Amino acid sequence: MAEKDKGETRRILLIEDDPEIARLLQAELAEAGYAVEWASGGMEGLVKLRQDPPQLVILDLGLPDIDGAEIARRIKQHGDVPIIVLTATDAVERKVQLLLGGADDYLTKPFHPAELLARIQVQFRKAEGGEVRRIGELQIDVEGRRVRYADRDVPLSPKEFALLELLSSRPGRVFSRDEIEKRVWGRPLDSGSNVVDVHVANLRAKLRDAGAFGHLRTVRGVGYALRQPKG
Amino acid sequence: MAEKDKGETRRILLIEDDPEIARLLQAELAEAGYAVEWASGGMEGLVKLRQDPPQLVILDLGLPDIDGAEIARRIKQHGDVPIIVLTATDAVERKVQLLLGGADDYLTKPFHPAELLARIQVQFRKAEGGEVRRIGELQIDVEGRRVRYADRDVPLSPKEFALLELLSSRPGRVFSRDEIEKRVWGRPLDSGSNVVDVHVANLRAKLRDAGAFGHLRTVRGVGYALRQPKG
DNA sequence: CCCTTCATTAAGCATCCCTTAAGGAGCTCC
DNA sequence: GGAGCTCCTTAAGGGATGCTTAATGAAGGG
Repeated sequence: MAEKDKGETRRILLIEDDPEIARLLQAELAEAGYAVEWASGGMEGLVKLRQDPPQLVILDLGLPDIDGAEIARRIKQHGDVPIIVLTATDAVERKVQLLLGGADDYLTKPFHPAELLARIQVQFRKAEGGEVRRIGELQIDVEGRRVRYADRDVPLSPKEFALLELLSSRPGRVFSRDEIEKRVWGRPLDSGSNVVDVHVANLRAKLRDAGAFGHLRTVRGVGYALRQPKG
Repeated sequence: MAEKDKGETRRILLIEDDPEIARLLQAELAEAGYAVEWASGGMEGLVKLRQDPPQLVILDLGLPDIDGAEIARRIKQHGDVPIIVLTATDAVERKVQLLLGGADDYLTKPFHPAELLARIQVQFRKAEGGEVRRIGELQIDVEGRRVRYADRDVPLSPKEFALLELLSSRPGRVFSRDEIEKRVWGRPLDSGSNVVDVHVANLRAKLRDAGAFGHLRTVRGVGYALRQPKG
């Protein structure tokens, strides 16, 4: 279940075709306290990404099966997991193409492990975001697990809060049912279940009781989004 | 330009003591469409940061008055403006120290201007979130699944949106019926069906209601395309 | 051991919109 | 200028989708 992330081990997906390098990197990362999943190819990486979404992806280029840029694109399409690209080449066009295409950082080999670790921390620092999110009059205290609207307390159940926390992580963005199920329930729910609908309805009702109307937008055929203050 | 906040020029604060390098960088950034404010020293930079907060700071180390790391720290303390650090040295400890201390990215000289520009875009992408495509007055928020024309909302059905998203992914390019069917419906439709036509017609009608005329071009015997603003 | 809270299921209902089909309009080549 | 396409328009049926409500059961605290 979606517990607070603070004390939890962070999971990193390492996509790297060279077993030797993979072993070394995995050792480094494990020593730094990360849980590392290794995929030896792009397709395998995408599968593992889907099965058990990590908090960060390290992607070594020069993969045998698919083009690296294509993988980066598909990873980003799937969710908003940060991607750090490693590469042996130094070609600027390649760098630029990847950075613009979705990669969040880029390291050229050889690099010092400490730098990689530092850049990983930078990515995680961003992902943590602020303690209190503000969307209009709505305040979401992520660590305190409290929600307020116009300085009134909005008491939420665990699932309701997890749902709102997810949606508020990127206001305006539409989260698909699939994504919601995986990130709030931790697994895809039985097809045909309307649990998500019901919880959205309950959340809406509680927000309404607090005076907040129309914050949750339904996107037919896709999922839900939290309305942005500006449009 | 009569655009809204999202399309506005982004302001970058460049802290760089070498006037020659500053001039070059400023030219590069200006050409890329950024408004650049130049500070020749750390203290001056902090003052300008306070007066007129930029969306990003580029910080060249080896400054005369204060230590760079100290400046980075104080910039971050002031707000959460992204910082990209430039430096001549290659010392790993320095890099690590700065990245952990608040810097969001780090480039070692000499670097290619295109890479700097790409990394700037990465920072902005994080700050702003999703991609918004603009074709003339038409705005397509892909992640938010919203379409606006001249700041008016254009409510679309799922298929209509998928269609417009596809066409807008490459404005001006003609998409064949076959391609449209595969990418919007996921499979080739029965030959003889006019489903695509109908949805194009409905899409046109909704755009027309919002005041947008002639955006969807029919290419007889082939398919459809989204008209480009200038070409 | 009871009582509260919460997650889940299921059924009824309202709405949306995808598809189908048919007739008309427009283009192209003779 | 007409034949034969291709494309546009329209409207209606029926299926899909989401909302609401209420009942059931599980979990946890007093």
